[in-house]
Amino acid sequence: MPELPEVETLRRGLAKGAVGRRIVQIDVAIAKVLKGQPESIFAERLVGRTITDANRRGKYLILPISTGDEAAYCNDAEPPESSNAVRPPSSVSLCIHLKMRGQLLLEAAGTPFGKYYCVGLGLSDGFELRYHDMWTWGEIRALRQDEIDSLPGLAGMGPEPLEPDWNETVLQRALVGKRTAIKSTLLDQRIVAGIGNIYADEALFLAKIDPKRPAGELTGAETGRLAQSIRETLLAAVDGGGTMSDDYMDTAGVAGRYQPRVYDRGGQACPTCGGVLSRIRLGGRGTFFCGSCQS
DNA sequence: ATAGCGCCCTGGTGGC
DNA sequence: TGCCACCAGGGCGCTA
Repeated sequence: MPELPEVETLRRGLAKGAVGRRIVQIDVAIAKVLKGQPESIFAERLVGRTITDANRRGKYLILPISTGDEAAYCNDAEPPESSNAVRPPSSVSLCIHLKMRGQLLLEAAGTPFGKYYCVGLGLSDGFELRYHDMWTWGEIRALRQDEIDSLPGLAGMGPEPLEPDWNETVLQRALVGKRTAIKSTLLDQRIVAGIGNIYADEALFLAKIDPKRPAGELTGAETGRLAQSIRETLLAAVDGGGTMSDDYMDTAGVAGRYQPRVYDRGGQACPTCGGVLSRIRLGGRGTFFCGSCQS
């Protein structure tokens, strides 16, 4: 369930609480979330190195890790001349996708482990970056740049909707000829990055568009409203630190404050017209909308 | 090419 | 009250 606003909130927490810290040790309690990466490689690429930045791409968190060469330079006045020629340092990043139930927390070492604790990174300031995942669907790995570039999800990922160059023209081009329902199309990360079930429903409600409409049949005016609504919705949710939900908290354990207008509100009153909000299944996903406002 | 489905997993829920 | 079948869902891989 963490979508762009939740992941962005986590990114900001990490920028404050993890960037600049050295990883002094790792602990892998549930190896499954390494998604096949050997624990030895995970450790080798992280321990003793520094988290140098906190980036987000769609719903991925990407934390660049120092090469480790700086330690050699500190200890030895004279680094080997040939080192550059032989092998440029391969850049590594900590790559995290929370999928449905992943959580990232920065907790003081010694804080009792949560029930779904999977992986912990001990940091040089005495805190631990802890990955929790009730369903173990998520993933946390230390990947080289070439490995990141070949991740299918990242390689084909569409544009970031909060970047200044994303607009209705870009969206319109991506929707041309699509006969899939617009709701399902918005969930396709190749069309726009970072939108999940909550914000797809929220943006379509704000734009007054029926989620079942074939994506390629939206009028120019509707696509314009949709692009605007996507940005407004995501910005409001980022501003609120993510959606209020039992399943989501930021790196400090604080819940989100954004309250969806229609998501998970089937049977309740439409905040615009007072009619009853509908709940249907669309492309296998629970979909909430107002049949009166969105037609 | 593309759409639809099953899979991964476990807590919560509704029915009996 | 207790048990159990069933449901939710992001992204990937397979099938038609």
